[in-house]
Amino acid sequence: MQEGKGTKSLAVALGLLDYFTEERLQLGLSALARLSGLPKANVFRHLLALEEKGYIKQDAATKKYQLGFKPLELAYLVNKQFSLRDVVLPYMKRLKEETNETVCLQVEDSGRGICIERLESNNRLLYLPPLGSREYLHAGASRKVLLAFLPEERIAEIIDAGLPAVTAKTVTDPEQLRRDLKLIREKGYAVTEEEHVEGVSAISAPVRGRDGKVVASLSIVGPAFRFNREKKEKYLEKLLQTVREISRELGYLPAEQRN
Amino acid sequence: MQEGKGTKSLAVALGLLDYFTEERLQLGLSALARLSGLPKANVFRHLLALEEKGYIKQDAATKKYQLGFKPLELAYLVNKQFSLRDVVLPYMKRLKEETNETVCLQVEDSGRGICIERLESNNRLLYLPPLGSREYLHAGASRKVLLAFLPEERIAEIIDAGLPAVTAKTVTDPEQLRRDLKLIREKGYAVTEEEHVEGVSAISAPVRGRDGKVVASLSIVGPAFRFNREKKEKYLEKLLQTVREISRELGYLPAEQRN
DNA sequence: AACCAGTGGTTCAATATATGAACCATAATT
DNA sequence: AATTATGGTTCATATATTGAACCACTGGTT
Repeated sequence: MQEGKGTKSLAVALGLLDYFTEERLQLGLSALARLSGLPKANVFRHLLALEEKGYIKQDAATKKYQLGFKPLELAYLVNKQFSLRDVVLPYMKRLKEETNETVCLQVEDSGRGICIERLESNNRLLYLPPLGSREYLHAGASRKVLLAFLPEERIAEIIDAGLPAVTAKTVTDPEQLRRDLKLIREKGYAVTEEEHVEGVSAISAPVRGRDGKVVASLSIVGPAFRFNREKKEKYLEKLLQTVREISRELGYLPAEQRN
Repeated sequence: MQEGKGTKSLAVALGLLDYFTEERLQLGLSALARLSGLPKANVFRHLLALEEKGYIKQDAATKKYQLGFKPLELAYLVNKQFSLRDVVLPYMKRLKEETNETVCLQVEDSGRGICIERLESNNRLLYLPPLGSREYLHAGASRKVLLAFLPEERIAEIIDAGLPAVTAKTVTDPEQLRRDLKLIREKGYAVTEEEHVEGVSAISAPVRGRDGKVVASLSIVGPAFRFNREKKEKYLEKLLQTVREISRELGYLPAEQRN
């Protein structure tokens, strides 16, 4: 038993699940063995166990494997853990109705931003972030807000890990990013353009929990051309009002409201 | 290596995840060891690996473990696999607006019914099925529809496995159930009252794929007292119309519509 | 303040267990 | 008919999992 703490075979087997992606929803035994570099027999036994537990499923027709329903079951519980989500949802609905742009709730997890809830714009052209995908914290308003309020040492870690350009406008310079984060902390919100997805603008603000710690970011996101100055100002006002209300409901009393 | 095909330690470790339930969202190391009957050291190593892979997460404050975000990520892909879901969603929306009751899409998987999509009623009092949970096929309209169109040998299997009473009104008599299923096949829909949840009525009909095989059930579900005769008839008509349209979009041509 | 019972976490020798090369049987391709 | 895929199987080997026992720590009881 070496590096990579914990049961090795377990890590290896779970690693197999990671080869299933949006582009490769189905994978054959041989393909998985090739991708993972593991012997077929080994992969096969892992697949058997994974199948028995409902994590994957063999397509009876093609004999190929695909993800099973178990993750759905677990994901349901994961959502339950976030009472946060329940509190926030009605506010998100209102915000979406007021702006008719996609509204998105993100949390930080192990140095990445994860969208745990989103309400899609009714516009024909809209931004729609995948639920659950893990995105870099240095690109895009929703995640920069999360990053800005992390403890300094974690910020340093993340910056040191490198700042890959996600789009042409992603901030890749550590100094620039640090300035951005400082500004976000001072102003209490982030506005970005095309840092994370080309043609997409976003406005984001932090949601604070009882102890004042930032527990999530709430964002209004949409096609850049719809975010003109006037709208940005309007949206920003509504967003800030909303996160204030949410934070209050979560038990956070901002300084200026304390007696 | 004995019964329970596949990598044993993997099955064991994944089994640990099953101890997390709606009531027990957080579990400590000792608790998990106790519940599973495994030695702590063993559980601990599994937890380490699961944590590394994002399936669980240790709450820094309580030191207890809870589910991580990985399942969310996988669940997203699972949903992708169901282009079904995308096709059906707009129809579900319409149905929900027309009825203002919860509308729910279920599929069969390994002898259980799984809700893969639902739109909640706007009513203050509403039925809300958990996404992803695995329910008996013999109780409730949504699942009886799925059961009714399974191959005979699978129906036999499921009946032989036993028909536990989920509520006082669950059909537990094999003969009665077989009659019910026959009726569902003949009429093309199921109407049930309090078979699955006390005080809840449901109307359900099968969605058919290109080859005519039933791929899902679509249901209107809500408090029994709101489902009077008049409404049932109205809902049923709308539901049948909807599943016809969906099945058509999925490429299914009913006999009477073929040239 | 000493105790106890609980917790999360660690150690290490024994052996049960996962491993992987080589092997089928079958189905497409060539 | 030969070739090269595929999913699946076998079996000896030794590695990686196992579990009893042990820490260090915390919070509650007496």
